Amino acid sequence: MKLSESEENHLKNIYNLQTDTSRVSTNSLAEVLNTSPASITDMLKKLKAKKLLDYKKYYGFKLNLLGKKEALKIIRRHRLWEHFLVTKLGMKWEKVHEIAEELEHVSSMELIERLDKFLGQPTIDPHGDPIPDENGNMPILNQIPISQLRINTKAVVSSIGNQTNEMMEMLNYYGLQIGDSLTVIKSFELDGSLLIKIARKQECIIAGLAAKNIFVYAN
Amino acid sequence: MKLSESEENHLKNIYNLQTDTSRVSTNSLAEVLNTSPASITDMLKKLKAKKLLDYKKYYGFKLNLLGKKEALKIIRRHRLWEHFLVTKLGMKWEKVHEIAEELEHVSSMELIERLDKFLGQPTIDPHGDPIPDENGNMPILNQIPISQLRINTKAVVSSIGNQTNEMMEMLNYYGLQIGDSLTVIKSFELDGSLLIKIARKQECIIAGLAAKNIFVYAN
DNA sequence: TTTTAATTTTAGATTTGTCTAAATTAATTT
DNA sequence: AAATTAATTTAGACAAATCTAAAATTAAAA
Repeated sequence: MKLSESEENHLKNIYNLQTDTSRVSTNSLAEVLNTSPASITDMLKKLKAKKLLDYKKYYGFKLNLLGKKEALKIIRRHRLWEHFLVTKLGMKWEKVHEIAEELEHVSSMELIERLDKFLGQPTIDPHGDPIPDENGNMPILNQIPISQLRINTKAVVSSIGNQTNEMMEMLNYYGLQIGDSLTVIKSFELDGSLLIKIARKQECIIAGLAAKNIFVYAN
Repeated sequence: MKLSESEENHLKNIYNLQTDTSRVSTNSLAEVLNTSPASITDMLKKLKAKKLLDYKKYYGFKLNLLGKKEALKIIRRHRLWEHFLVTKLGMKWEKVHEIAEELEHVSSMELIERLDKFLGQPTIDPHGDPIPDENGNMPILNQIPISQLRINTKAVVSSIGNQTNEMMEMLNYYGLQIGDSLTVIKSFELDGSLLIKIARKQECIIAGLAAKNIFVYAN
């Protein structure tokens, strides 16, 4: 299916907003795409006509199977390029997103599959997100406690091991949630506590015991 | 200067058509870009407004200094990507042009300069064309067609002048590629055709017209 | 040097993706 | 359950990049 750059951007962002259960609202998509709700409605009609979308006027929308497949192709391309930019060109992982936003629209199949091989068929991108395979399947990611995470490697919180009240209260206090990105800045040998930075938040110290119970996706 | 993809394509093709002396005609540009002459005129107005073009109604046009600089940026990106696709991803050099046509429009300066370093700052692309440096200077390559090559002098194929399908097919048939070494064994005065020997391959006869379009490095 | 032919430009239309403002529908509150 | 508010859609407009057909200009030929 041949899609315009704009269509691809809409698909990708619908994918990121929707969950298994929930539909996406016009306003929320307009917000992330930085356009007007009216423009979103226009595009929804087009994507529905292309049979990529389950859309009912006034009741939100979500990708159907075909739409999801197309979205995953774009996400695959984006994450493979991010991986390339970091591991081959040595760019900082905070800076690669913007460039990958452009590269992801170059759609040659052969290019992407060769790039994949060249990178060693990675399953996780520099931001800790999984890279779908060429059939659109998201890899099942191994999880490790942040106590085993390499210093300065960004990772996404996947689960909490010991979900006691105390633990949850502490996480809440730090504002740490499943899905957050974090980086371990320093490990204190003395007691195993970690200095971490949660994306877009302040740095904080996590006690050694807690650190063994906060899991992140690992490759 | 921020240029649209279409503006970039126009600039690049004007650059390829113009020579030091000659101006470019509306029809010839329309032909290579596969659009109508009317569309070319529209675009010329836009490029002139952006001060990239020396354009006089009915009397053709050519890039000015700024236009040439912008064109060379695009050509640099194109040729670096071609180099990447061949040397890093292992693609055939006949197939990389189309993909590079898309990649060349990704304009991040940092991306291109890092790619350049990653590739070892190459000066020629897989088709044997020179790669402009980051200031837009073309490396000077001494090339001559094999029709001018001294008999029994070994030389390395640097580029192909007339990259038509027919020409490429013929080269493919002979197994002749950029980078191959060859020697001219005999020149037939009659029609300018040449008996050549490609290193580690059989001898073959190249027609006179083809011989004018196969370039080698001369010292 | 007229006339004819070729080239180029203009005029007006179309498509894509966007916008604002107004109208419609759904959700919430009293 | 009616009224208010919020979300969404429609209507109509616009810019970019293209097109076709017609007009204007230059170049070539008789």
